[in-house]
Amino acid sequence: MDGQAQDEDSAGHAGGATTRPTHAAWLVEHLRQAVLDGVFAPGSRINEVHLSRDLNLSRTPVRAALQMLAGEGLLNHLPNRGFTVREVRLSEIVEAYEMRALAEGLAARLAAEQGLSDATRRTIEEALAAGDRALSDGDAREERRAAYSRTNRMFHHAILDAGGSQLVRDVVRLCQRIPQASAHNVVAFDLADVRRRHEEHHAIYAALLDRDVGAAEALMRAHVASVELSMIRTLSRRGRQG
Amino acid sequence: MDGQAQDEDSAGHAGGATTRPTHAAWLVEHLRQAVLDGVFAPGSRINEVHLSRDLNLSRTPVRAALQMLAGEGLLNHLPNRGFTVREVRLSEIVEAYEMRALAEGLAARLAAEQGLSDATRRTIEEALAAGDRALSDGDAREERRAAYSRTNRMFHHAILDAGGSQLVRDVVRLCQRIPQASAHNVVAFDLADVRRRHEEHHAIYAALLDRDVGAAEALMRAHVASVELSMIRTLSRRGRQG
DNA sequence: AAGACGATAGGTGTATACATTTTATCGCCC
DNA sequence: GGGCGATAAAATGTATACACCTATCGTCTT
Repeated sequence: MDGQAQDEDSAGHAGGATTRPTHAAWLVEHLRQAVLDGVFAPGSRINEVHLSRDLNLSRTPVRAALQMLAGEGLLNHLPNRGFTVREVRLSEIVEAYEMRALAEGLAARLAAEQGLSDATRRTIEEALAAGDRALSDGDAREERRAAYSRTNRMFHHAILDAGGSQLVRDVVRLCQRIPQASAHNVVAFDLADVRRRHEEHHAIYAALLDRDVGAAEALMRAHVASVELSMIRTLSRRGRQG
Repeated sequence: MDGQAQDEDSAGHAGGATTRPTHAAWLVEHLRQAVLDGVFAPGSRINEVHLSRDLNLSRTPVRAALQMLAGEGLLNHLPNRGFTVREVRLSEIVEAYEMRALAEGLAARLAAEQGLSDATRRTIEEALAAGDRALSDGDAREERRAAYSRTNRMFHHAILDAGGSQLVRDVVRLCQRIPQASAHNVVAFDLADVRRRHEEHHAIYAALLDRDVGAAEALMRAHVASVELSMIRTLSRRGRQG
């Protein structure tokens, strides 16, 4: 749901005439989301002809998109046998969170080292305030969840940007790109857990303001690890029930 | 240098009839290495027509390769403006090492948790023995460096495989894929440093055998960080001299 | 002379045609 | 009835054609 900056358009850099994305670029977004949402069975082959017909396009832009996704690692490619959806063991989902905890921790450390720009500060404060509101209001659960999900993304995104490292951003992207494990499908945690983690957001922000490098990294690591825990609980509960 | 398993051929999985790679797949390897070696100027546009002519191919396989590399993040793509070589700030090289230290540390931890298979044990012991030989022999410097470089790769690769996480491997790949910073061009360290790091290899292996999870992770992190230090020294020395 | 406008050449995006390889089908033999 | 091989169907890899976009250069206007 963040559109991803593989083609430098989607993220509208404020200003003016963003060139209209090409068919292939649009398809990359579309297909990536489809794979992450588990629309295609893991390991299944993707038929270029069928896909092209369904989309009213020729094979050329479809292949272009598939090739990019293969480069991202979401699809595998075998010569003369086309593209298949990457299969992912359950353990990889856990490992992804551990890796992500390290990566986001590093981002927090870098952000603390460099200090936050005014713009970043505003963004984070906005995210925190929106989170406060979303969690205090007593309204509908689903709506609240969606609202908080947005502020959560905003917070993490802001810190990744503040860290400034393209590489770290790429790593986090990689960790979130596990087929069939799109956070959307899984994040339905206890309200108490969400509240606690929101408090952690506040603590992380405080550490960043203090330029407390060690605390920023440690807190962020623990924070993501806590998300991992909730995730594991949810997964195993589902596993038991079917 | 490691061929990279984006198309699942290159890495010969032991056994039998590996299907001959397609032109595009071969091009991916070729162009990736070219970009990493800095053959193309950073930020420069890549002209599909010229490249096709030089390679005696049509634009189709060339584009296929470029799209995959764009997916990997080595190239950027702008609609109607084609592919450009990703530019990388110097700070990113450092960040790449920090990220890699965390990733390989995680791999070591996972390997320690799971324990080493007999095959892995053999591979690592072979790498360590070969390293011992390469560092004790008194022969030509360049040859020794190349020999040790191989054993070094073998060691790290074995542990990544032992960790078993595709994701962690991908992250390490990502960290090594910094255009113009191919390790090859830079690794020319003091013999004393290399000897010390080889000792660290031994220590890491011992921790893995002990199933000492914490030590394995910590030692590996420190080990990669030490490489980072040597790298920084080399870079700044070069920076000073020209 | 500086800047706006338009023509033109070059480059990319997409469609289509064809070659090669893989996969499925059918018939045959055991 | 089941396995094996030839053949046909389908799918992928590559080449080529063309439409559209971009960029550059020259011209014209002010």
